[in-house]
Amino acid sequence: MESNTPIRRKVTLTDIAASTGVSRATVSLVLRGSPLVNKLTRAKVEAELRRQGYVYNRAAANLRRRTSSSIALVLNELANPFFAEFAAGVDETLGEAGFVTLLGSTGESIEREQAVLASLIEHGPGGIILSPAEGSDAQQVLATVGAQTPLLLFNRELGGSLPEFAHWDRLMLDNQRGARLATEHLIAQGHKRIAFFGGHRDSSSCRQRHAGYVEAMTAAGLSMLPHWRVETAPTRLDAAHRCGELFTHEPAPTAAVCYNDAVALGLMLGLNQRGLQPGRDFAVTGFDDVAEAAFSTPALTTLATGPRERGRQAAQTILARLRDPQADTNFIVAPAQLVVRESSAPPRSL
Amino acid sequence: MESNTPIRRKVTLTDIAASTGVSRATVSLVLRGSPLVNKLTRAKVEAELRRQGYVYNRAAANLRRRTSSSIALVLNELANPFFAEFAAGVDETLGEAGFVTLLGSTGESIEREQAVLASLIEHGPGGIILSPAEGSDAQQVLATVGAQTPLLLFNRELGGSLPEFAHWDRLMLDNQRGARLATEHLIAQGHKRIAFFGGHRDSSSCRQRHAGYVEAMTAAGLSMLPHWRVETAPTRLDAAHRCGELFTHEPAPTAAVCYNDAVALGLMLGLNQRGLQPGRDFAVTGFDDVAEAAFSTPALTTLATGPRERGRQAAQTILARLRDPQADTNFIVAPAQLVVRESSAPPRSL
DNA sequence: AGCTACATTTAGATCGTTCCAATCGAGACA
DNA sequence: TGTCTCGATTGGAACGATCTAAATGTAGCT
Repeated sequence: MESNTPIRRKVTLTDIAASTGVSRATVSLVLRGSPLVNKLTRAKVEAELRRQGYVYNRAAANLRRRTSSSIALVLNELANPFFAEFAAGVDETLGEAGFVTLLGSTGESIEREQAVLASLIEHGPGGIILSPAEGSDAQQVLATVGAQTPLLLFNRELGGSLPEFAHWDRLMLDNQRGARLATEHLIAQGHKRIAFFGGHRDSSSCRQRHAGYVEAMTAAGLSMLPHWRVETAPTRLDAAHRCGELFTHEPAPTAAVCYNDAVALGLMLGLNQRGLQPGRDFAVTGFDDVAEAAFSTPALTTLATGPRERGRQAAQTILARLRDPQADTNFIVAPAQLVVRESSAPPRSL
Repeated sequence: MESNTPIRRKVTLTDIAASTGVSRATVSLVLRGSPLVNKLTRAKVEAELRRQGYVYNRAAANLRRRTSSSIALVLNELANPFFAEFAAGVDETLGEAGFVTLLGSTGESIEREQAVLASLIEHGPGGIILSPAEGSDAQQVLATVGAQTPLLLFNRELGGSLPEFAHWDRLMLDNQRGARLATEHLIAQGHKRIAFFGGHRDSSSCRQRHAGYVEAMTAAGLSMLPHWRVETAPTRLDAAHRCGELFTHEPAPTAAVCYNDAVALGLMLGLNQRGLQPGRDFAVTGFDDVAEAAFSTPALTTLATGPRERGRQAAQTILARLRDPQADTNFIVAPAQLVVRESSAPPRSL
């Protein structure tokens, strides 16, 4: 039987129409489950669709209907578990809505971000979810994606200013409040000499978290010494190396609010190497609640941001934007939730 | 100026043709950098393209040319750092080749896998990279993706048998050899009573790793006791819980080859809780070399599989397949490299 | 029979691009 | 002048779907 030959050209709607003796239009109606078509015709056509192994060509349909069934997801660092979780959440929700995720990873490079955006936009996504690379600029992004395609900014703000007509939605984490909560928690535990450890000053999220720390310290009337602010790469390794800098001058801190979990885990490593037991001799908090945080020794007090849930939220927001392009722009600030574990015990002296 | 109005309908090749006074065909030639067009016309058209902010509609082009510029990437668990790295590698290489990644995450559910594949295939990807969900079946996958679209199987084999005409490429990890290396390493360290810890018997990768362990043990003339084989969920938590089962009977093992890093880290946690210091009182090896392995205490001896590099390799393989659909099917087994760290010290008694 | 109402079907244009074959203009050559 | 090349350009069909407006057939009613 020729019909069983495994290798054959793609079967189209026209093929089905021809072999059932109805018009292309009718087959199209069947495909879309229209109530207009007669029961018998529908059955006949559907049988033929199955028999020939027809697969719908969504690209052709989208062309004609001038619609899109995809959303671009552009991430500065997919390999980071936080973003991987986020991506999983995005894809989950988009999938449920019948959309497909166009992935792009920029590796924190502005040039690659431009290239990736330019390439993705040619595939005509209905919208874009962008977690920009550090230092990415609003004007540039606008120039390559244009003003037609809705964009949702995640996690970071763009540099430069945006023309007022480009109303982009934003979904940010409440970095400042999160760091404030952590600091307040340490203060409540009885700590008075609290450091802010890790991260780079030119990262917007680091600045926000530091601001939250300052806010809490100031409100509690506590002072902050210069050597209590240590900058590091946001990695475990660099954090471990720089641990010593906290103890170069007197008085040494008894606790540290860390930029994120990676840094916090690195700091705990460094403390161990100096003979200090984190969670007993020195309190530590992180940010992100990565999977590891619950399993480290001691378990890490940190701020949960629910990356998967944020992904779902991002997807829902951009889908809502597609439904109503004229609606007011969203500016969502997702709260970070303090998860208290063992690494943030009261100071030794108490 | 109307031309500066930010919101306007998409500008097409026809618009450019109209306002430069050349035909659509010529504009198309310019877009594709054909040497046929005159220098002056090219310059004129290119200027107009920029002026109107034209963006290429790749979907329309693909429709006409009957080509594709996307590859579907379907992963059983995107949130797992191993697969996130893999995805980053895939996307990197595909991007360089001008392809776009269609992402699909199945969350280890066969039903979702079917749905995701069905949805992605409608977008007409040139090929599919699939890391199947546990228990996924060849016949079913074939039924939904058809025989036209090349498929590359990654990481796991499919259940059931495949009709001979569907020649799918495969990229697998050398699980057996990896586990054998780890076991041999422990034996060389002087261990004689070595357990195989973690994983489920119905996972193909677990079976392969166990086989490698058995191979090394048998070759060394070492015997294996039943209670030295403990099954767990492939998670840290379950591994930590089940640690005790290794010590229910005499003689207890002095070392364990673990299914993967998560399990190994969990086992180390469990050992600590029993007052045994991993790397001194008991040797442990993992599999995967997750970021954390290098930083745990003690640092974990494990097998590096280079997920990012595997991603690049998978992308290259499927791209090669697109170029030559008739070429022999690839069956690549990527080696796993033993990374010796502190967790695999010689036994206490030596 | 003539008319309307209703359910079902359909021809043909269309989306934005590419491909093919044909055309055009200008210079070369006999 | 007429024919031939050759470089540059182009009209129109095509890709696989959808949409619109119109056609078709059947039945009911007067």
